[in-house]
Amino acid sequence: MTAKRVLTERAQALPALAECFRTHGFEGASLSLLCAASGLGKGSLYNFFPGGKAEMMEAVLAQIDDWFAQAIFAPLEQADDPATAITAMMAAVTAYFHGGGRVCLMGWIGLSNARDGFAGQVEGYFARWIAALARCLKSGGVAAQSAMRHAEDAVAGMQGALVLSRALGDQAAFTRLIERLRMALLDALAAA
Amino acid sequence: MTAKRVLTERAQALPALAECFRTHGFEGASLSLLCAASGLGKGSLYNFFPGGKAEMMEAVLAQIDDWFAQAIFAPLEQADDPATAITAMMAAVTAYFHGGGRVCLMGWIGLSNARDGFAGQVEGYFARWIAALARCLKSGGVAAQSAMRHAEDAVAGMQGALVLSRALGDQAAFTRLIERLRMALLDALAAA
DNA sequence: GTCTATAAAGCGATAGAC
DNA sequence: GTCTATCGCTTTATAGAC
Repeated sequence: MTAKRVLTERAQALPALAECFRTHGFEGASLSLLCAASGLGKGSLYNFFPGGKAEMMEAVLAQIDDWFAQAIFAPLEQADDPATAITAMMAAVTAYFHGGGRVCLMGWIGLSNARDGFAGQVEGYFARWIAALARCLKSGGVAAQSAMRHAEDAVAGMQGALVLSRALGDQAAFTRLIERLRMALLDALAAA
Repeated sequence: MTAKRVLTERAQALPALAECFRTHGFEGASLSLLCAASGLGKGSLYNFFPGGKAEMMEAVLAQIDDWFAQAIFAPLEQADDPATAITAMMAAVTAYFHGGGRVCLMGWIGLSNARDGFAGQVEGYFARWIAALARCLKSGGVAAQSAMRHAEDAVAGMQGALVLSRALGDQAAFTRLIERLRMALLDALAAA
């Protein structure tokens, strides 16, 4: 018999920690909450993350970036059919953010003071997203400058949709906004 | 001689408290920070705000709502020239948010857990903004449904511009996004 | 690798002197 | 109305038993 619970890799604890950070924010997620969310004691958490909360958040953001890289960014960059790729992106984003019910940790951290400690990760995430989307539009014949504008508008628009739908307590607003962002991108492709 | 400092109205402390909340968030703004920001001792703060931090935030949000009502919402609702009113709104918004260097407290609180305590104020703020903008567009001849869509897109887009420009550490992105939002609204008016 | 116990610091909030 | 001192609690982080 091994101990009660053995996690050979700290990565197994990351999803629960991520959800705790998403729910309470960086300052609001206390170690007690993070312990409760992950089912681990403080000793175990510090064994995996000697740097404490900051190292946990760093690892969480890294995993989020990895997930987006494979599920969102790569398909955009390698798209055969740009229009289909954009529709797939919006569907994936809607699923990931639970239709507006889940916060974007990257965007949230960017607003906060804790931003300074994770600025590189946050900036890289959004820069890659915009670049991947712009590349997809260009592959569909959209002029470089126009593609960059539309990509920037769309990524900002998705963040705005998350903020607004949560503020209004209205997830249907998220769906409406995302659908109109999708149409705007498809229109840009159609006009090219 | 009176005491060192006498504030006959608690409203005089609100701007400093607001800036402290904007910088550190609700959880992050400790009483020590709020004291330092306002130049008041804890005793004085509790004299003005017996309900503590929550009452301070409530008063701050109420003052923000008042400011927007007179500086942003009312001009939109009473506009003679919708296009001019929209351009004025974007200029006022850019000034208020320091060109992307200042966070929107309403949007931020909406993302956080503290939202539950201020949901009414946050929801009211955004609902009034969207309604005022839609009304302005309608007064310019835009169809009701289209006006509502464009208003929703624009308010979400402004929040997205704040999130994205902070995340990228690039205030120029805010300026670009706001300008394109302005053009989209003017186009909607021109098409009507 | 897991846990509990503990330390030191900071938190929100209150009491009371002036 | 202002301040300082203080309460009780929670926080992050560490130490050590198992």
